[in-house]
Amino acid sequence: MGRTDYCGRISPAAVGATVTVAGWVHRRRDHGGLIFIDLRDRTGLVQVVVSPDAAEAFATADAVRPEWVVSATGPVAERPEGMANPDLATGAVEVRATHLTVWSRAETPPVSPADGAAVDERVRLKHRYLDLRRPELLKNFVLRDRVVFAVRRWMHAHEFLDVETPTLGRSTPEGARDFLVPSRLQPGHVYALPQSPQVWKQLLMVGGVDRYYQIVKVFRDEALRSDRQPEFTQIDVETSFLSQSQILDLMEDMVRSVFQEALGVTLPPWPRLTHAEALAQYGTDKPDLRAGPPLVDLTAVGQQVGALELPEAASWVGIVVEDAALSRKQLDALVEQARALGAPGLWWIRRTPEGVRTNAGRALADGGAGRLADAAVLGRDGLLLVMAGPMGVVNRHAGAMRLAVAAQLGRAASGFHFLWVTDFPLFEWSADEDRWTSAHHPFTMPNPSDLVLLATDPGAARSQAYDVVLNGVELASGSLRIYDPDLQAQIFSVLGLTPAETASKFGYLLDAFRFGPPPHGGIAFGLDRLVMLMAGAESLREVIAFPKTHTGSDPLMGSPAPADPGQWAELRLTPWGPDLPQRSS
RNA sequence: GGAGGCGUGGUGUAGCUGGCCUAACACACAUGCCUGUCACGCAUGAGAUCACGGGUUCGAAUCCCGUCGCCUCCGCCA
Repeated sequence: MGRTDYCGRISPAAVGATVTVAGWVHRRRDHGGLIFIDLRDRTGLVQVVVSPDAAEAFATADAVRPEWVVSATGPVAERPEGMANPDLATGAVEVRATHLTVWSRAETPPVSPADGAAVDERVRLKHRYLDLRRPELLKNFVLRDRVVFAVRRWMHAHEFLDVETPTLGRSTPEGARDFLVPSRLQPGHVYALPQSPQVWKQLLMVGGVDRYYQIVKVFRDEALRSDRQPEFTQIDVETSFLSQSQILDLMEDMVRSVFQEALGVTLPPWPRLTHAEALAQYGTDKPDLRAGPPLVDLTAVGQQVGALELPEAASWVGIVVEDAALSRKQLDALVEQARALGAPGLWWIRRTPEGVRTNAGRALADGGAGRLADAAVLGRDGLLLVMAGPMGVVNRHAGAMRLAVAAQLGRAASGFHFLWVTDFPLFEWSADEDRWTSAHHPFTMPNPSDLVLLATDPGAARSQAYDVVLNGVELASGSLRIYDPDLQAQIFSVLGLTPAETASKFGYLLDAFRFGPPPHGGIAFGLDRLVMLMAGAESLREVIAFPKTHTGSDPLMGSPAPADPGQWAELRLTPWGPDLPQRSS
């Protein structure tokens, strides 16, 4: 074999040298008396020219087809006058092959790495190895490697220890549905794959590790989306003896260093918003800061000018869009979208040289539209969207409309806009289960000043939990943890876990906390999402080498697959159910 | 658990208000010609039981029902 150089790295400096390049035939252009082969490897393309002077190589080049694996040996030459290709990194040079060797042939590929055309997802996944040859896809994995390397470099420099935790663990209540693994040695018992190494990393803190991180696969058996896979990778972090603001500063520094190293992008400091502020200003706990200014609270003026249709509206919210060139048709579409969200409606108010124009009509008192525009400090040619209704719900709807307007305007496209969201509520009420559930997870430390609320008003208690949000996507989530067994028991009790259940399911953790647990806290980043956003990709599938489909299957290996009767027997299990799924292919 | 979209040669699509479809177009593929192309060009050709099953009809890619698969969204995802 004996490759000497990567295709994409042949440069004018190599002119005159004899090289051997190897890879896949990207394209072949046969001129009868002269054959050009674009040869592709991980680094890119280089043009190989084969002339009839090299008779044997020429005969080989004549037979070669796309995606065959070949190597070419010959001198690097500058291309003739006027023949350079400025669109190709190696476009100034070419390899004049004296020898050409075929190492593998290829059938006509169902996914053409040279075309890069949109191909059906199941075809791409079934032949993922062909899809991966596409330079557009491969570059995502180059980036992913750079990100992981930058993370590890930073972690090592800051004395974080990479400690592995088990993949076979124990199912816990709360949170996502677990993937279960039946035990053969202990029939009827199961392991659970981790939703996160949460408890393990807390036990590592009790074990004195002090600073832990792990780039680790985690598993959640929930419905999938373009940004959710059943197994995904976290950058999992835990520290001892640090305050919340120290942890936030550290993690922000880590991400900043990763962006600098992997992407050459310098991030500004991240804004910090409390959960309550995020809801008030953006109507969501994961604001997209690219989508224009915050919402404006118009409740005071709104209640004065009144809405004949909504006399009892407790909350009025405005979305200010400066310089909005939206047509009447687009405005109508926005009103429709608002209705689709379940909002009673949407009023637009526009300042024009001729005065204020609005679709609110007689719903507002005379001059009401103008007063709302004044209150929102609406500039010339500005557009104000107003929504009114019950407290809370209005903000959520307005937050969604804020994004809809940005999408309509084609804004919110570029840049990396991070922020911290802090002070999440400790609990959320689950109507389904008729009980309090943890907003983050049951080990989250309450805000010390809200401890009294645990017994009286759990819904009002804030936690010391925080999220990292990037461009409207939840990228990381973390908290300070409880390390007092009594407090932990109190939280379990609010969650409706009986002492017996607690002892059975979390006894090991409460035990550990009896032996000197340090104050600790941490965070977990979604690595796949991070790389997806850094790569500008639309789906997690673009940054995972062998992803699952929307229904959790892998068309390449054909998983999940039925188990043999013998395998079921060993596990002492029987597939059960009215009708097990039929398979078509 | 729910809603929507899609499934036609290797790939991407058209056809889908039933008969003109013996299924069209582009790319890819095969054969031939061509010594400076780079999405090379030119000519000729092969390749599809229209996802699967059932139904309606004289007649189904087209209409109806079901199944499977893929995508997107809501619920869900501590």
